[in-house]
Amino acid sequence: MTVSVENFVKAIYNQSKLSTVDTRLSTLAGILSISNAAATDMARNLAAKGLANYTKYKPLTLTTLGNEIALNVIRKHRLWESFLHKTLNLSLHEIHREAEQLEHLTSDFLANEIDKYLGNPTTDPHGDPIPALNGMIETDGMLMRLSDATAGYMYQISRLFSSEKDFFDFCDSNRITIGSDVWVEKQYDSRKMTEIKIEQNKILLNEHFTNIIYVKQV
Amino acid sequence: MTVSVENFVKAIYNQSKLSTVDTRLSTLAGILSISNAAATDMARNLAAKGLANYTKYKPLTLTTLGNEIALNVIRKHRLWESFLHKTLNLSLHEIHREAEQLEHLTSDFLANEIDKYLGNPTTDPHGDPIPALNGMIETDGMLMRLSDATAGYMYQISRLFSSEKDFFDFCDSNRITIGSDVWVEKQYDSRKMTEIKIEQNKILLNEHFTNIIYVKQV
DNA sequence: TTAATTATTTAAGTAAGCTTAAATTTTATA
DNA sequence: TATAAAATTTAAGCTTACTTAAATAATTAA
Repeated sequence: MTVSVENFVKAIYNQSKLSTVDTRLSTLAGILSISNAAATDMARNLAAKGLANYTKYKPLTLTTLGNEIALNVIRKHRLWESFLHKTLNLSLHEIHREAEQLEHLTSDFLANEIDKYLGNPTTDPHGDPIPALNGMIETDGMLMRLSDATAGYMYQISRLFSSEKDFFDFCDSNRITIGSDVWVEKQYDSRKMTEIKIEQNKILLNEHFTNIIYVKQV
Repeated sequence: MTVSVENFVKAIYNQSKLSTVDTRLSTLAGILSISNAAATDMARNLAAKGLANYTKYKPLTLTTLGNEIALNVIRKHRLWESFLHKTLNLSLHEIHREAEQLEHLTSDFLANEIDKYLGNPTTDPHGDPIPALNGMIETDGMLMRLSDATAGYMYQISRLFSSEKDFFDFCDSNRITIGSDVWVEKQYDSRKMTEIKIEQNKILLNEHFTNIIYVKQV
């Protein structure tokens, strides 16, 4: 598998896991910063390799094999993030940026050694689940989006699902870190905003952020 | 720089450092397992990029810039070897195999973080010198090939300069490890063989091995 | 339901990095 | 030093992964 193929398959996987399941070629092309024509090429390419189901003018879906490959790349990505966080103490954004590259040239052997070293973790430092060797992925059923949390309750921040530096910088400067407690003050449902209190600081978050911050009740 | 370009430049560098300086295109093609025609293509490519000096039918040499790029890749390679050895305790062959891939997708930032973590080491677990950021490479003037050692003296094994599994397996099973002492029993100069004693075991080595085992007198 | 808009595909072309086969140059040898 | 052998280059072609521009299909809105 080439870097391009791996990234394409990963993009399909990620899109298919979002609430807005959108695996249209133009969307994928946008994510990967390539032209629509290139995405069409790649769709045919993946179909020929048996990684995706492709019908002209239809959204792409992964085959079982395509899914396995996506999970394997994501596994390597998240193991690298965990490893670099633990050993080099890099930030959430830095580990993502480096793992994004390393994931493509990592042997299964090395991934397993890292996994052993870390004690077979189930989540990475962002709280994202790490797929097991067999493709199993453990998702905590208690997790919900901060946008779905109920006002007047205490939650624990459990997942920061993003790859954007801006978001992580915001989290850093507002003490939004995995494991810390957050009080949900008020849900402005109509405005899609959430007011939270974290370490005495009141913060008003819009949906862009409350959709990628996952919490669980404590 | 692409993986192909990096590997080509690295191959030129490595060849130019051997006693048998041989940077002919056919030799490089052989090392990289590509056709001579592909090597010619690449020679022109490198010349156009300002990385190599190329005259038709002549051996390739690196420009200053080409040298810097080779050293930067080698630096990343050896930092990875050191890092994987320290953290995951991988074998000499395993660290080489993995570093061979990782070196190409490693940012300067990450290399520097690994360097800091390791305490700015000057050699990797094979005893190979790690080039500094500025391209400086510290070579121990005391080092010599085992083939050049004098019979009747004690030496310390200081460098195992190879990337072949067979060689490392041989070293493992004969207690030939960096830092261990070796007694040079006899030099069979005409046969290009060396008899050594290591932990009571007598071993007869041919030039294939005595040229890549470096020692220094104790 | 037709027209306009948007999405997608097709067509043609580029660049990198390869291949094999043929031509040419260099080197070694008789 | 002529010639045979070896090394190198050129030529033609392939694949992957892209591009832009034009054509076509699907969707949306009047």
